[in-house]
Amino acid sequence: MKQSKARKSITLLDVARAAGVSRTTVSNAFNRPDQLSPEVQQKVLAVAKEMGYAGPNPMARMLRTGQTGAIGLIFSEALPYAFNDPVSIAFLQGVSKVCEQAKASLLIVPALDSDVAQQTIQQAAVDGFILYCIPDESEAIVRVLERQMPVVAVDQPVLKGIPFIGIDDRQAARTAALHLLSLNRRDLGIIAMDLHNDSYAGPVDAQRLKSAIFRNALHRWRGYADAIQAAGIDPTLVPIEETPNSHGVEGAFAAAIALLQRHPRPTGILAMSDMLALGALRAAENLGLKVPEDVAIVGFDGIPLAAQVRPSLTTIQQPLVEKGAIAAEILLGIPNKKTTLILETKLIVRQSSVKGSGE
Amino acid sequence: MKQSKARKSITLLDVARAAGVSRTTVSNAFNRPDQLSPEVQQKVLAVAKEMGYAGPNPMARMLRTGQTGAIGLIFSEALPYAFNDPVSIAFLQGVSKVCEQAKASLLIVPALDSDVAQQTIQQAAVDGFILYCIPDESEAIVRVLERQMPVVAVDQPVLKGIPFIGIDDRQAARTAALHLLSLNRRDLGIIAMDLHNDSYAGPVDAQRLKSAIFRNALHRWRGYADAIQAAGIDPTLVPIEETPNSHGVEGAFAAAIALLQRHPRPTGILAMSDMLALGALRAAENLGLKVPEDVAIVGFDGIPLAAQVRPSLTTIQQPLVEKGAIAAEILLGIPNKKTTLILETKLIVRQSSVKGSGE
DNA sequence: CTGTTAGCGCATTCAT
DNA sequence: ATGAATGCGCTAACAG
Repeated sequence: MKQSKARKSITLLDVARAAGVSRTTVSNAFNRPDQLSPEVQQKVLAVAKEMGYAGPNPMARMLRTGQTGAIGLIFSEALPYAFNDPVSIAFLQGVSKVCEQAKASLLIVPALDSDVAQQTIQQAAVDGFILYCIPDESEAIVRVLERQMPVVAVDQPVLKGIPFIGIDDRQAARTAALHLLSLNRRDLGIIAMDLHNDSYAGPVDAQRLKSAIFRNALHRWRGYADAIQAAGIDPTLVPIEETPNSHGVEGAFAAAIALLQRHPRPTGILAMSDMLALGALRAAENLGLKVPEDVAIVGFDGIPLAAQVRPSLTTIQQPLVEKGAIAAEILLGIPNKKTTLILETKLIVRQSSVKGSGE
Repeated sequence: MKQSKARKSITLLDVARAAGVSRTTVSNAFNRPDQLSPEVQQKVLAVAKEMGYAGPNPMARMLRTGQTGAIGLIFSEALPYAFNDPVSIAFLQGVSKVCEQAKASLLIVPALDSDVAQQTIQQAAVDGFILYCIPDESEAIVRVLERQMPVVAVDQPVLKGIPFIGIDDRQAARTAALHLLSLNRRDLGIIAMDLHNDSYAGPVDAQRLKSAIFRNALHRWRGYADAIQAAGIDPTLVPIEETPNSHGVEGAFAAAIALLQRHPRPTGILAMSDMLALGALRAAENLGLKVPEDVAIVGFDGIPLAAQVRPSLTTIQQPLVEKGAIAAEILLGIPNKKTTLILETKLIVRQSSVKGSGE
């Protein structure tokens, strides 16, 4: 009957008995090599290997130490879309770089709807969370805060007591709009990314704009509006077409077509992201319009692809990778040189707004 | 002195006492709503919320149940590079889609070198692992196998007893080479991705090729060689330039330049991935060569970008996203319709090999 | 429908 | 340098 127990997983104690030492010694052999003689350690490790013991059970160890060695990452969107977006991907690169250096793992936690969020966030074995672009009223935020562990927010939400990494979206967007206006493009059109969580695609009215739950999109609009107003144009008269991230470049294409078929036809398009601008580029091409002669286009984000398309894309560059790296560093308690967590942005002028410029 | 204990984290038992019920009842309130009366559940949950109790401690729960609700994913490369590669990204999309549906989290485990691998893999709290393109002798494989939990391998390694998802790289590569040969391109050049783990960039000799540790690259070369040989050409005379994934498109650019400056200049380039082919496209442009007239280029993988560049890229399309989805389904025990795990590939002819074709 | 009991496998005192 | 004892917080049997 003893044998029937053999299928149980093998533990520290089993190894200890087999090696003729105590549990402590085996534990030390794995975790604190300096606490025992090399010979003993060798032997214990050998016995362990022979028994097929892979090392201390991670769950038990976590329970005991209260540490998991992982950080949790929560996206606002469905994961496959997040992984489809060059901006999130760049962010992930930054996070993963730091995690790798710190030997920490990265737990991607699905939080699509409130039900899933409840389960997955509650059960995530992590030492802290990164909130990436999460709308303020999201259930996920409540769940994360409940966990009472270190949290950092990227782009959204802005919560007091919680480190925030982001950019000055409004100021940056203002710069983008000023650029077009300075080129004498006064008939503008705006392509917006998600303002709400409803995957709506189409024209945006004042009400929808005012109640926007995504901070980035809202602030970028405000920045555009600042510049437009300063140019003596009524910002509320500038048409906005929204297209959800999940509709990808095709959605942006459709939005741009809608914009470019208006009368008067816009001579400048402000796209709230480079992906959207890419769609606009194609739409212009599709309509036989020349960029930038007939219509100038300015993106936002500064994804690598923006420099490679033809015409190359004028954009607001933000430090995408660095954002992820800093977030991870803060969460992992790695001292980082950055004093401010509002990162710098920069207008990069390229061919989509000024012929022959840039690469 | 009782109070000094207050800073301890609050447990199921605390909630039970405060609510005047037993631990089981509280546990049930969270995990099995059907096991107690709605009123009691409401009350318990209310008390818990009031006390700031976020739900059962995940570590303790995992230890008890033996389940983590997460799967582990291991890449061969440094994480930032993995997140830079459209092929891995597409794979991730597939994995994440299924994880999201199954409410499972995804743990990205760094396994850069053997030391890190040991630690992180040993301590990963997961229910199973996906090995993605891991060279056969990798320490990571040993560590994962030790854990004695469900494993699936994607692309590499091929291990008996372990589900494998991949494609017939050799056959697919043969098709690519046949395509160029059928267009009467007999002076070929090959751009290879990593054959070894040493980030080498430069020409590849027979020895290096023979000892390659990355299965995909090796098999793709063999496929090319099959077709080349069948065309009456000595495959060992076809120049190969290797460039590591970590060098990105720039590396491919350099490799292609090297190839295109040879005499005789290749009239066809076989790139082992679309990213490499993209570099070749730029190199040709840079040298003032016309594609496909002066040099035809064929990629591999079928990443979305391949259809969008100009000239668009002829390539071997493989079901990148589906690969990830199937791997996750198998690991999570989700019955999937696929009977075979060697997925289909398809030659997509576009402008980089046949003028005016494709999009 | 509710409460009692018994570990899950480990790291960590404190002795020796 | 090593061993014995304790409890991390929880869930699953079982008994009421």
